[in-house]
Amino acid sequence: MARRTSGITLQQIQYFIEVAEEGSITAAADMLFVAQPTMSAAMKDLESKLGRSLLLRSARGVTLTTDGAEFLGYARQVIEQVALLEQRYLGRPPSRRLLGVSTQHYSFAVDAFVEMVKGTEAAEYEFSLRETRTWDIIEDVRTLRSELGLLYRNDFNRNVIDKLLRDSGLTFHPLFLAEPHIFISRKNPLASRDRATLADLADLPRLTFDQGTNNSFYFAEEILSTLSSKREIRVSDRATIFNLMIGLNGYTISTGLISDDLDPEIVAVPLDVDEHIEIGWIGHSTIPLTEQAQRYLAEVRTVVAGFGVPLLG
Amino acid sequence: MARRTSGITLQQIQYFIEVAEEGSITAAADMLFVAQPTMSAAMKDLESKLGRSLLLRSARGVTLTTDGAEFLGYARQVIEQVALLEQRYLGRPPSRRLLGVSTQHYSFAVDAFVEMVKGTEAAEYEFSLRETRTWDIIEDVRTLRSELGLLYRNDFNRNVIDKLLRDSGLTFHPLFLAEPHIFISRKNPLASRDRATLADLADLPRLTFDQGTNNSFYFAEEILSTLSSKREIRVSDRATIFNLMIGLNGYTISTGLISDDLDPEIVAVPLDVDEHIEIGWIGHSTIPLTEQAQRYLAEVRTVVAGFGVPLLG
DNA sequence: GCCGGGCCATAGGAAAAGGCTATAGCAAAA
DNA sequence: TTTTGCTATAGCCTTTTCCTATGGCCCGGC
Repeated sequence: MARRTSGITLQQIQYFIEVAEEGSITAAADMLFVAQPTMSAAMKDLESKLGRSLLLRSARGVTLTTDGAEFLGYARQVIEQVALLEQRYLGRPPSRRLLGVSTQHYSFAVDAFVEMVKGTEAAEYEFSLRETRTWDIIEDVRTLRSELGLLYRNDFNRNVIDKLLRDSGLTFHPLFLAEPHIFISRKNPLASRDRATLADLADLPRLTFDQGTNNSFYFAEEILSTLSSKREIRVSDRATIFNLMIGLNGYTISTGLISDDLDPEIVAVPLDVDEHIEIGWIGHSTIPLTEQAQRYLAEVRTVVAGFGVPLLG
Repeated sequence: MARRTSGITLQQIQYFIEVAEEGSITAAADMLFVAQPTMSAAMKDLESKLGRSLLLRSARGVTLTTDGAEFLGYARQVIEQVALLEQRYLGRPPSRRLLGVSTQHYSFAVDAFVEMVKGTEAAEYEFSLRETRTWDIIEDVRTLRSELGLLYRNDFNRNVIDKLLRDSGLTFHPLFLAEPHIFISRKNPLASRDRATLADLADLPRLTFDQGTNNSFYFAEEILSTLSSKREIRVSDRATIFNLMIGLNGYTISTGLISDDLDPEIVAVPLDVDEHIEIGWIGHSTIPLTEQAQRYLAEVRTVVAGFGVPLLG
């Protein structure tokens, strides 16, 4: 029988550590609730598999050989990793987490989330919705903190985002194309205009979402992030950005998708630029979506379709 | 039956990794030379032990669940540690290494080593003698590269050395007390003196053993390392230090133990200071010495007794 | 100097785990 | 619809693992 595995078992390693720490086969056997001959045999088997003597037997117990002391180090490393695994998976019940979503600051993502939760039958559940920085979205999905992420991609950040996703084993799935709009206060003179141009914005404070230490242009949530602006304000909260639109007469560039129940003081005006915003979701390439995630994406499509935006895919 | 161990086996973890990488139970079974139902059962058992579903079965193979993808990370960590252990212990024959010794630069340590090897019956053997820095001696013994180390301790470095040894699980065993001597060229005017004083040395180059990056006074091989000297030369080799005694008329402070077959141009002269040099060996507290190590220490005691130095312990 | 207790090793049998073959069930591709 | 290529189940056998009982050895106490 051709075996690839070494034949050393976790149990033997655990037994050995206990024996080494107790300095006694009998004591270790007692500690681990096995018979002494079992422990004795396990040690013998381990030594024979390694082809080395690990223990010096005497009438007062056992002591480590040089090889044994060295092996103990490696053994502890292995068990440490196993302990990590076990404390993560054993003992605690399977998580009730049905879905985690990380997203850029889009109100449609929230609206869809609300609908998805409303449609959930389960008596007990655990959902999470994290509106956060672009880099953290990718990180959340990569580490499975979230099952999917929502972000935009365009010609400018495409290469950077795609490489990052590829290296993380993630895939971008386009959802829809949005036309760039500016979000401004209803009181702003531009609010009554059909369209706005970049020139119109020159003297207004530009509001952008803070991207923390990964403050590259490529991670900006807003298109045209490389254009300079005389007044620049970074915030981290969607409510805050609305406050600043009103209080400071600021603007931000986004998808224009704005739901009725949002702050009535905020309006979206199409921006005259030759750019599109491609919104999509990211997830692990090899992991199929759970049903719950599929339901969420369906809600996203429904919500977005309600704005008359052309869906992709 | 109360079991402490989780019941997860290394084999299951290895199997799971293979399944995850192949995306197929059948393929993984083939790769590892087991029957497909065996692999199927192993995965089922693993999932039941973890209380979570790791794989999504379909007619085209399996894909990971979210839990499965996360578990894969932990699983890889465990196997990585096991691989380290196996490549260290499996496949290669038990070492023929009978004894490794790390020591400060003492000719008596070499003399005893020679005698010990001469007295060895084995047709094949592997010995090592490393004359090295103080810090490396402790490190060698701690990591079991050497079974024992030889170094000196006195009132000055005692606290530092003892703490370092304690933290490493090592114990210092005194061997003997030596009187400080200076080693100088036979041509040096001091060579004919009965005793020398520190004042006599003021204008001579002081030769000390280089301690590398751990260049603390506490690790110096020579006593009185805190006294300043106008000319200071650090070397790493015992032959070199002798060359410099002759060529540069330098001196170093050591035990005075100097064997006949050493360079006849070097002489030792007692130094008038109120200090002693306590030489001892260090080893792991919990690991008993091998016979070979005991033989070496016996030779050390014999060699040293030949100089009329009072033994300790 | 002999006995008792503590320790590790061995023996033999029982239980459990893990392996195999054969086959069923199922879903996608042809 | 049929075929193909998966995974799951059933039944059986082999191997491993664990148990109890016992033996031998060394050390310390009497």
